[in-house]
Amino acid sequence: MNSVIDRRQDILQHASSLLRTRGFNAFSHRDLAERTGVKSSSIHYHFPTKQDVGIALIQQYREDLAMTLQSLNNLPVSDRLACFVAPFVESAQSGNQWCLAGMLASDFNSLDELLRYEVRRFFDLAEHWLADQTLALQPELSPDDARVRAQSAMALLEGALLLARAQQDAQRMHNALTLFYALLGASPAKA
Amino acid sequence: MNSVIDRRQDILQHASSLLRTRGFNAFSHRDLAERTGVKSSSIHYHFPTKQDVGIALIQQYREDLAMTLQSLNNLPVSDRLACFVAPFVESAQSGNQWCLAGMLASDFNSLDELLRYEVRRFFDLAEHWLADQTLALQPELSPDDARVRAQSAMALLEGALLLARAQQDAQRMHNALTLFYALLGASPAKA
DNA sequence: GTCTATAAGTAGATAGAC
DNA sequence: GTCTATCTACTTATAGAC
Repeated sequence: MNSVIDRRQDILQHASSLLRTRGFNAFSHRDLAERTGVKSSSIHYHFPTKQDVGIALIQQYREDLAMTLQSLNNLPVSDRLACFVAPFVESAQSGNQWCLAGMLASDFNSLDELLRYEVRRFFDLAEHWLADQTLALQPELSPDDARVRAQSAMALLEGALLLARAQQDAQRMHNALTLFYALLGASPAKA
Repeated sequence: MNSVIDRRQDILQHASSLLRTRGFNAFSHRDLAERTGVKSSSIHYHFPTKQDVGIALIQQYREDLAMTLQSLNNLPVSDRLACFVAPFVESAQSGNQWCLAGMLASDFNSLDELLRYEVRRFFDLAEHWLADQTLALQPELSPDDARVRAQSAMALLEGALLLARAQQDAQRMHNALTLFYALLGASPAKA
């Protein structure tokens, strides 16, 4: 039993922070080694390549989201949406981290195919779930319209957090959320 | 007189393409040298540091936008907006480049302060202009409301292009534009 | 699992000849 | 202005001892 219960998880935690702060091509094994307190060769033991780190990060990000979304089934739809957007609000307030999937999407053309696939998978999950919530709130919409609204809503969240960070203005995220809720048909249940 | 009229401009052209495709930390002087056909030391002659390349790119991007916007004064507002979004539509269709300013915003925390300042300046220009157009279309809005709508509209454009590229789905940009126009109060003058 | 040691390649950048 | 040559530092990654 180590002082760190799970070193692999510890590495991923720091890698997530570095990725969301700087981007995939702006942190190194050295950065990870310094923060975790192990040597870079030990990082390679847990994750043979840097792409493996990225893949583990986005897979865990998607699995965490999937579990969270499943746990929301018993809540009203507007409460579910509030839980969905909560991490975006927190990031906007903390001020220097973007969404993990958004950051990988921005680095898309420098990623290996498997990593690209996992990024697409994350957004597929988020957008399909958002489309389902939209249909629940606005049953009069066609499934296609609900999907289109969900995709624009997701784009709005990513863009708002990107610009809130650059402009150091968390209010932008709150303003975007008003539009986000309106687009999906939720009453202004602002957090 | 060289075969290349303006080498500095030639370097910036290739740098813009590399930046918008891969991101600021995913291209090197070597990449630039290969594409321009000069040695990397010559790149350094024109731009002493890589940050200088970034600064020249975003400054030119902003100046080009400022000139374009000024040239639109005699057009109906909906036509001005169509010109504003045209580069986003083109990027979505070409499929592998993001917005230059959006990419630098994603790399924000790995940039020097002067480069960060120029990124903020670009978005200030774009958003102020969009707010002005919104007020022209919807005079009943308060300046604050117009500003909020303009900021969300800009976030939507950036996010939509980001996800259109990752999902290889140019239709997302067109769908986002419908919302973009509605938000600013323009009739559905879709391109 | 973690370490030391090391590798081959790349990064941004500079000196000085032409 | 562009070149060759070079530099230091950093990158990802591996071999092998403990």
